[in-house]
This record gives sequence, structure tokens and C-alpha cells, in this order.
Amino acid sequence: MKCQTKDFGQEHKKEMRAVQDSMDVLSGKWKISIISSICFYNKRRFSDILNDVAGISNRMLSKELKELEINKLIKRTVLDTQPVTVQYQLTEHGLTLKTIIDNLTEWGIAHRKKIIEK
Amino acid sequence: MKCQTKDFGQEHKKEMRAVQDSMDVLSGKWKISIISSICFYNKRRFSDILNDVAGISNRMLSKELKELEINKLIKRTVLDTQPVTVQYQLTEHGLTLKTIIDNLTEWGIAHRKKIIEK
DNA sequence: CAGTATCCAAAGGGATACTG
DNA sequence: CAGTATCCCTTTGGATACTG
Repeated sequence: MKCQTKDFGQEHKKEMRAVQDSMDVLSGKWKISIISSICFYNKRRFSDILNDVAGISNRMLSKELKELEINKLIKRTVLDTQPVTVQYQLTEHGLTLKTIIDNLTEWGIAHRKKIIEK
Repeated sequence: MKCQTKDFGQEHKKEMRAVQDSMDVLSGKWKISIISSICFYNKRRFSDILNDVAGISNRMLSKELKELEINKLIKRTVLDTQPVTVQYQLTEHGLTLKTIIDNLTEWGIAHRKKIIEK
């Protein structure tokens, strides 16, 4: 089931479909970063995420959060404060992305080193 | 350094930057799938990748392969056959994405189950 | 604070045809 | 086979202003 195993083509087709299923939900310029922000802080408000994710606009953040909620990766809680604050958290299902986030964090650090050294 | 640790904000900012560094190179509708195709088969030709990645056009594949090559994740080899064939492989640096690909494969399978069961 | 609405520019990306 | 070129529609997304 791992990368670079040498079996018949059928197994690889399943793997390709699996990766593409993941990307259907996660692809896009912002989604992984948004999930990471919520994941790192555990709970996070709209304006906080807006600050964490470099370059995103409120319009895009709003759209992406909605999609992530539809896909059951995050849950949205309106807090009864004045003015209203809204808290985003990963669902149990969303939390299963933790390993991937951590790997992407490590890889990002390594990649930056690689780019700088050249 | 892990997700959900509770330290001061500075550490999380570094993590956010690292994730975003990764996404600068990997985001887009096709990149991860292309890398996966090459990774699963170790060596892969243009037309093979075109077949593996559901829905991609030759125009897009060409563009994305170029970017991945610029970012030193894949290398391109022209084979002296008639007609010409071209082989793509992951570079050493590209191979460090293996863990992430494998995780995305597993997650994709789990995610599909999750979606179907509801 | 947490969004939504509108307008508009730029990038993405499909279809088709063509080349070495 | 492995791309490139062109045309043109679609999606993305910034700027700005507004609402409960």
C-alpha cells in the first residue's frame, strides 16, 4: 500500500483515487493553512484565522470555512458574547488530519532550508 | 512543535509559515496527484501520468510538470527512443514527500468511508 | 466581531489543432 | 510520444462598502 511498492497496476489505481479523494476536499490555495491555524490553536476565531493565514481576505475565508464545515472537517460555534464571536474547531474527523499537518510543517521547514542553501 | 501544543504564539507563527511554505509549492488542483503518480510508479512517462490523474489535460500537465521541475521536486529525462519518450522521476528532495503522499492516501480511503457511511 | 454583497480584474483551465 | 499555441469561457479572488 506504500509508495514505490512494485505490484500490479490495480493497486496503484486505488491509491491514485484515494489521493484524489483527499485533494477534492483539501485542495485550493487556503484550506490546508486554515485547518492548520485551527489545529495549532485548537480553538480559533474568525479574525484570528484571518490574521494567521497570510494574505487571505475575509471574503475567501468565509467561503472556505463554509466548505470545510460542509465536509465535516470543522465545526462552528457562535458564542453568546457582545459583540458576537464565533469559534472554529476541528471535528473528530478533522483531527485525523493532524498527522498530515505536522508532516507538512516539517516538510515546509526542510524545503525552505533546501531553497535557501542554493 | 506538534499540533495542539500549548505554548506562546511565536511558535505557532513559525508553524503557520512552514505550512504555507509547503503549500506554495504543492497547492493547486493537480500537483499532489501528479507527484503521487510518479511516486507510486517510481518512473512515469508523460502519457502515463495523463492517464493516472483523472481529468487533467495535456496543457495543464505540461504546465504543472514544469513548475515541479523548477521547484526541484521532479527530474525529467528524455529517452533516445523513436518516437521520443520522456521519463519523470522524483528527485531526492521530491522523495521526502513520500510520507505525506502515503498519509494522504490513507486519509483519502478513510474519508471516503466516512462520506459513504452518512 | 463576523460576516455578506457587488463589482471587476486576473488566473485557471478546457477544446482543438498543430509540431518535432 | 510529448508537448505547444490559440481561443475563449469559468473560477478565483481582491477592493470596497455594508449589516446584525
